[in-house]
Formats: sequence, C-alpha cells, structure tokens
Amino acid sequence: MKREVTPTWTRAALAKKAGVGPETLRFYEQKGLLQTPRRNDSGYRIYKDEDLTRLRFIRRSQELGFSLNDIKQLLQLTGNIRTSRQKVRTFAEARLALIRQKIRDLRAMERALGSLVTQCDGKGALQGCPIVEFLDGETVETKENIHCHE
Amino acid sequence: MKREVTPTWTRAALAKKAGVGPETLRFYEQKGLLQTPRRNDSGYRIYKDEDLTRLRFIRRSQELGFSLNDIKQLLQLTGNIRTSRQKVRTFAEARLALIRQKIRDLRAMERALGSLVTQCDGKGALQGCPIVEFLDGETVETKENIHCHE
DNA sequence: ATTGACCCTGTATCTTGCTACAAGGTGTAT
DNA sequence: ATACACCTTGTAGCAAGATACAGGGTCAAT
Repeated sequence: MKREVTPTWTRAALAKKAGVGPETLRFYEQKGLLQTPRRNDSGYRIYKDEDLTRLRFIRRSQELGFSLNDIKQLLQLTGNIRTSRQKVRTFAEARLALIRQKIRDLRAMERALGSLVTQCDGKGALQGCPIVEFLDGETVETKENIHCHE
Repeated sequence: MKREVTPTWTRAALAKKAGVGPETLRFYEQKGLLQTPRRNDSGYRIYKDEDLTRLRFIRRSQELGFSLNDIKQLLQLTGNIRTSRQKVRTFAEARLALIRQKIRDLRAMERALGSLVTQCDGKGALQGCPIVEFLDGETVETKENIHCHE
C-alpha cells in the first residue's frame, strides 16, 4: 500500500504556490487568518495543504470584495459545523449591499465628471472651462459679473 | 460709497463654514492645498474668502472622485492662466477612466457574489452551501476522491 | 569553508485622509 | 479672577493590507 506523503512547504514555497508574498503569511498569521503553523527543529514554519486551501479561500473572498476582517469572520463561520447556510448567506448579502452602494457612489461620480468632460470641448484657454467653473463653485448665479455666459 | 469689509475667519469658524474639521485646515495647509494664511498678532491663522472658495473647490473635486494629490495638481493647473482647457480635460478624463475601471471591478464582484447569493437558498446546514463551496475552491471536480497529487 | 538563499524576530514604513493628543498661550464672559 | 473655549506647535495614531529592514540563524551546494 502506498502511503501518500502529504506535502509541506516552507514560507517562501507556500507563498509562491499561493501567489502571495512571503511576509504576507506572517501577516495573516498575526491577524489570525492562518493558524499558527507547526515548526521544525530550527523554528521554521512548516505549512501544509490546509494552509494552502485557506490561502485560496482568502484570495477568493478578497476577489468577492470581502475585507480581511470579513474573511476572519467568514472563516469562523464556515469552520463551525453548526453554522447555518442562512448565516453565510446573510453575511454575503451584507457585503453585496456594500458593493452595490459603492457602485452607486462611483456611478454618481462617473455621471458628474463624465458630463463635465463632455461639456468641455478641450479647446482654447482656461477661462470658461466648464470643469473649472464647476470646481470653482459657480452655481446658477454668478459671483461677480464675470459674464459667465452659460 | 460703502466699503465692503471682507469677512475673515479663525480656524474653527472657517472649518464650520466649510463643513470640515478644524484640524483638516492645518492638514491641508501642510499638504499645500491651502495657502499659508495670514496671522494676527497672537499668531492665530486668519482665513479669508479665498480660502473658503478653495475649500469648496477641494470638496467638489473630492465628490468627483479626485484624490488630494490630484486636487493639488488641479489647483496648480487651474491657478495658472496659461493652462489650456485641453490639459484640464485630459486630467479629468484620466480620473474618469480610473473611476470606470473601479466600477467594472466592483461589478465583477457584484455579479460573482450576487450569483452565489442567488444560488444559496439559505436553508439547511452549511454542507453544500454554494457560497462556501466556492470559497473552499471547489472547482468542477469534487474533493471526495482526493487522490490528488498531480 | 564560504557563498547565497532561505529562515527567525521585532519593528518600521507605505498610502490616503484625516483625527487626536500634549503642553502651552489667548480671548471673552461672568 | 477664573473658567472655558479657542488658538499655537509638534507629533502620534487610525484603518487596511501589506511590505521592508535590521540583525541574526540555518542549510545546501560548491
């Protein structure tokens, strides 16, 4: 019978495998995102398959817009057998709502800035540039009579 | 002829007027976003109308998604008579492109996370939760037969 | 035996946009 | 006259997510 030897890695090796920097592993360990790994006789960290799995979990979560803090909670949640699917879904929904809010905010910026850029023909001197006029706070009425034609 | 007395403010007064914290004024001054203000006999900063205008410029720029660094450059740009409208437009377009990229990134997150949340009925135990399975890195094949190596 | 590449620890640094001290001086109201 | 709110300065801290560095130890190859 062939005994499968579970692979282990040292810091830089795992980091490379997971596509992160070596220092990141220590950082995650401090933050409680990775369990404190086994050490060899020289005190070197010995990582195992589980750690790689966890790193991928973290990366995927980040790609979904979760913060490291979120991820820490997510890990606790998903590591607990008694957690209900409902809890995980609620968690994901909350993050989704934040993402959607961010999109709304950025879209408002996009509309406003896009409109200014469209209005600016990009020709001539600065005087009367719609972008600058907006930033300068020219509102409906003019401040002095700078005949700000309109 | 009535001589208009141009209003001046002390730090907290201007801050309140502009809707920022008092420390923010000193911070902006350090960063070169506000000019170094006149001082009275006791060394108090005396702000004038121009500073209020500039603060509004800053706030509006921020609302359009410009960073303080951007704004510093914008201020130099718009403060220079010889600046062309083209330059300002180009500047704005660059920031607009960044905003659009961010929106695309967030939308990708929204789609991915939204799809997972939709797939998760939120009922039952954690086992088999599509969200968790995604995070755990289940790809096409299952993990059951872990004769993995490869 | 000596590189060179890794490992360890603790701590510092970066970015962005503020915010919060501490230790003193000033201004105004009662 | 004394409280209280403001002002000054320099400096430190926060969040987030790393990244870098100093001063050592270890290890494999040559």
